[in-house]
Amino acid sequence: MGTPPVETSAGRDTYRHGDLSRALVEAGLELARAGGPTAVALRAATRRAGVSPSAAYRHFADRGELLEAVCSASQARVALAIEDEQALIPDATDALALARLRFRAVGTGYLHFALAEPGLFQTAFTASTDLESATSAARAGASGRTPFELLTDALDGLVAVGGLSAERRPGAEFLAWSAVHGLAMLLIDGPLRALGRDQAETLIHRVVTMVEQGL
Amino acid sequence: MGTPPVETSAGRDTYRHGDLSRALVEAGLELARAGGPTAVALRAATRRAGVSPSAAYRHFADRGELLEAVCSASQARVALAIEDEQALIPDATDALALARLRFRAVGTGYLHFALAEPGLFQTAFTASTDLESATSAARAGASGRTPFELLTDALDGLVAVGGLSAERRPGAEFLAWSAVHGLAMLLIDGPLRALGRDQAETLIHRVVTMVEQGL
DNA sequence: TGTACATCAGTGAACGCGCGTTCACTGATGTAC
DNA sequence: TGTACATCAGTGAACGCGCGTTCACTGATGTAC
Repeated sequence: MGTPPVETSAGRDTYRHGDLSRALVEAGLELARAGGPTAVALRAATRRAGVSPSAAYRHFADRGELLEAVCSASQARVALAIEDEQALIPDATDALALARLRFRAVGTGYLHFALAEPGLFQTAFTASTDLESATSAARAGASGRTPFELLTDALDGLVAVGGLSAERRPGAEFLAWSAVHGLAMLLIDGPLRALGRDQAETLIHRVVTMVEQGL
Repeated sequence: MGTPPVETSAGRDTYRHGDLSRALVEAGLELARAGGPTAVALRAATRRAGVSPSAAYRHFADRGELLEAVCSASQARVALAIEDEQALIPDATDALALARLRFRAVGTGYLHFALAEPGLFQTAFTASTDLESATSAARAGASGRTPFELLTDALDGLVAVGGLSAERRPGAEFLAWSAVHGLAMLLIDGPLRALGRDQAETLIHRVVTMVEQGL
């Protein structure tokens, strides 16, 4: 009816929502967490935000635009996971070892995120926006870098200290990314999804090592 | 009404379909080809087979069972693609070179199939049956080997001729598979989907080489 | 400071869609006699 | 060889579901005077 809607889980206390756009993206993230990108539905998101379905159209042109926003937000979470992994590296290490550890942390952080949040991970990198999209800030972590930029940074760091020859540098990001991304998909969604935590961890270590040596 | 249905594109000429089970799997393959695993719907498949929706339940317990069959059939196509790639190898080569080429052909065939048939590829390896499912025959190519078995065969072949040390052999299939599978996903569905054919081919070659050296 | 008013974020009902699944049924087929 | 009959593959109508999207609307808010 015409009465102001009661406040919902989101803490709605005014007739106007206040920050519905953000609330819808957060609802979308929860849907993605539970069911991957296909689970991000406009109606479900508005339901979670305690708002009528059509309200979403004040903030997103269509379902695709909401999904894109959720996808960017998911990528930002991946970036944070990588940054967290890199933050664990002790700084009392020589430059070459440090560069190697920073590079490894990109892969390890990526894979740990995939295992911890499979739904968000798939949302981040399936049917996602292109690599050089203008709105890259939405996909960045605390350092302002997207997951892909963190990877290129780490490779540049390797080259800088002689851990990777300059002639092997071009395109190296795609080789590294492929190996790590493939393991993630096989572990999450594919034939390796039944693997135990320990075996997964062993594979993660081995794949990252293979990349380090294969580059 | 009660009149026998007219024959459809499938060449139906009797009241009973004859081989509806096979026809539904083939319809499912076409749906998967066009739209990936989520496009495999019971109603759409029966529509394509020129049959009423409920007819499917004479042959499959539910939608999941049909999807599983389509998934197995897709894996069989991948196996065929790998076998085709291996068949191109000239046999006038020494044993070590031959083993290496056979190994590379697994990756190359896998990736070429992914590029040629992205929908089927995704259906084959997304939410698929487990690795050691009893009905592996349905997922095999002409040689009776599944894609995964073709990979393990190639690795065993490498070990047999000294192309890979026995101690590095265990688990090697997952390292190789990860790299190749990841590139496939990035090229098909992910941020590399805009890449041109030539650049994709270059990446394919480089990833396979990285695996060869990184193992 | 108080009031009239334009803005525009959110409502709620409705649309048509395709989906999976169920049910009682029908009639072509192949078998038993 | 001819006929009665059981089988069971396929019918078609119906169910309830959630989806995306549209539309005319309402009423809280903030601004202009």
